[in-house]
Amino acid sequence: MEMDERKIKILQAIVTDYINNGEPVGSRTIAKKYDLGISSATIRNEMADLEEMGYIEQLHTSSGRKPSDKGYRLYVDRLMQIAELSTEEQYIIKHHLINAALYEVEKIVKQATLVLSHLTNLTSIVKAPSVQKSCIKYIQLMNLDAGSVLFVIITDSGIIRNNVIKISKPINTTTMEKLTNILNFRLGKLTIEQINLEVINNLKINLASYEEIFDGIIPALYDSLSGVETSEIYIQGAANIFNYSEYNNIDKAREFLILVDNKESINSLLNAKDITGNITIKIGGENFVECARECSIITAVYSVSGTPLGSIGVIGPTRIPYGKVISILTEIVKELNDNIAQIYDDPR
Amino acid sequence: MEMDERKIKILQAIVTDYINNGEPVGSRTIAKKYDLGISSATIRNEMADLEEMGYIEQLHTSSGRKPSDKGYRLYVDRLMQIAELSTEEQYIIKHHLINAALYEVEKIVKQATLVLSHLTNLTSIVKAPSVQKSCIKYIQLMNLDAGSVLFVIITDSGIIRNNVIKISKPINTTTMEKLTNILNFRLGKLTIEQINLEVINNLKINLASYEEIFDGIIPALYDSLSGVETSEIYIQGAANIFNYSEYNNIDKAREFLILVDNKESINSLLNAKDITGNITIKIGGENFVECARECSIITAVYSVSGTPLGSIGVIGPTRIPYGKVISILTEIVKELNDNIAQIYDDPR
DNA sequence: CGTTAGCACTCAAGGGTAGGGAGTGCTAAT
DNA sequence: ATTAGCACTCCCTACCCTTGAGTGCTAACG
Repeated sequence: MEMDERKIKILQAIVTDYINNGEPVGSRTIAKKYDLGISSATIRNEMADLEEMGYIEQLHTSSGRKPSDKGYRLYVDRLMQIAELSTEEQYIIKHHLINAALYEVEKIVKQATLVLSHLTNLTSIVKAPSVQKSCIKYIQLMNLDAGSVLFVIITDSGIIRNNVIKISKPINTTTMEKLTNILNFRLGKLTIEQINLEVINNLKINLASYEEIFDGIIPALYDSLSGVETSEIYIQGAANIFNYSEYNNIDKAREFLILVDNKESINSLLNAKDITGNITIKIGGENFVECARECSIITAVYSVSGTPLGSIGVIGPTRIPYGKVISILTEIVKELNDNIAQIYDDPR
Repeated sequence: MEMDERKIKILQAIVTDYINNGEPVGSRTIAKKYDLGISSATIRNEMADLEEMGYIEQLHTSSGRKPSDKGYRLYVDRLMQIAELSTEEQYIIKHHLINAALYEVEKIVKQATLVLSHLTNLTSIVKAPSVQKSCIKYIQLMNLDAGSVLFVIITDSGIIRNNVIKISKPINTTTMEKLTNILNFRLGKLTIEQINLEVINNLKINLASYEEIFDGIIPALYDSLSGVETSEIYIQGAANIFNYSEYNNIDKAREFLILVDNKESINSLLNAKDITGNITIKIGGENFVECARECSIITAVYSVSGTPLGSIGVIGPTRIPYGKVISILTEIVKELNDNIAQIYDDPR
């Protein structure tokens, strides 16, 4: 069986209607509301075909049809129109992201999550910039007081992390500067996850003359580096799921909220390694996390000067208003990238 | 009317039973399950009295009784027994908090939130250490590259914050050191929220000879300081609310989840300024946030060397197993305080 | 031959009713 | 003062029935 123009139009009508109303749509509804110039009986025949082809499905014999994952996929790939943003939406995005605390990537990212969830009426999920995969750009050691040293790492993606390292014996300033230099020389350009015990032990060779100091500080430094967080997951607007009637069922709602409570699941759902700037859409069963089989997830990667930093997106039922959400997400990521780039004066 | 011993016992039975089962409890149930040596008819009479006194209430004429806020309050203040922790629970608390990334207060606090929600089967809420109210202990300025300066603030409560400040004109190392010294001298011991435009302008007097540099760096510095985040709110285990049958109602569940989604509400609920170490319990209507009128909130303040850092607690229905939760929370806060103190080598 | 009107059929959802059960308050007996 | 007994209240569930939306099939139509 083939998809002719007319079947496409009917499918489009079904998807559109179902996204808007959340109720299975029947042949008569389509005949009346969408001006296809054919009768409901004809539409019925076509719908039977569409069902046979797997694009739509029925809950029970006498219900209307709703799109299947395959139907949504076709819609998303070929039929959907990207919505234009209203000037108000554009304003909100710009305004709220710029107003986020200056000079803090993570703050801006969190703010973006808030705006995204608010504008889409969905649950937004985001992976904060990952430190693990960033390259070390600059390391600084500083004496804090007799017993502790402040250790600052700045990555090429502009993330700053600091840790306080305990030492048993004070280190004088000159030595500290030397140490800082050596660390920068040896560890610069490496990603944090590349720094393992071997690398650290190699350091020891350079530091032969400072063995004592080395022994005091390096183990703590290693602990400190390997302890640098795996990137954080933020979630906002979980309660938005209640905007969708299919989640008025308590079991469904519980399942969704448990999923969203579980940072590990969300993390693996966000692991779509797609090209920066592109939007990734996972519909229903395309998600490999069991509890997310009835959800769609739309994500994008945000980045600075081409280096991906993390992902941001939304999760909701499969009947997400894709076109709308995509345009909002696109704009937010664009604004996010711009803001982050500004912080680090990234030329673009 | 007076509360005699027998009324107290009946009330205790009602509260205990309702906390365990979540269903209104009738006179016969009490007569059978709790060995009070009186008949259901007598209990019925006493219950009518207890209701008149406002300790218990009825949903409808032929339902059993459940405790009112006032009833819970009496229970919490006078009747409840603090549960002993199982060795397993103690192990989990110790183990998971120690395993949190070393040297990061916020990480440990987050981990505590996770453990708390897991052990209590409730939604845990936490206010991360507040930077605003911390005193500045140490400030450091460092040249990053030609156009930017790294600005590190360390507070007496051990929180570290850093920001990158953009400058139009490079500052040489000697000047930088002088600036650092002056900043430490003038801003040390102030809390971050005390640093306003006036204080900053006073700085200018000390820096008369560096006017040009001052103009380049100070406004950004001020932005940076005033932009230092208001303390963060973390929430974990929102889906736990579904463990309580009274939230099997979709509207109740929605209301709760919207409340928990809203960081501002949670923040104001956490604002119980109680003595460090003590547990604060707010029952139902004792909460001033409208949506939390049917919830109880149990919180504690965690601190380092006597300085309160933030609050941690749980939110749930009024029929929280108070005794259990209090002992878990107490232990977690104790462990949390110890861990934080260790990080900063606080003598205790 | 595709399209359409008509019709019988299916099924979920909603309303009404009856019965069961848990619990109460009251009364009278202990 | 306590308790047994009883009538009463009210919720909950199951059941039935009706309604309505939607389908598939068939036969007629252009």
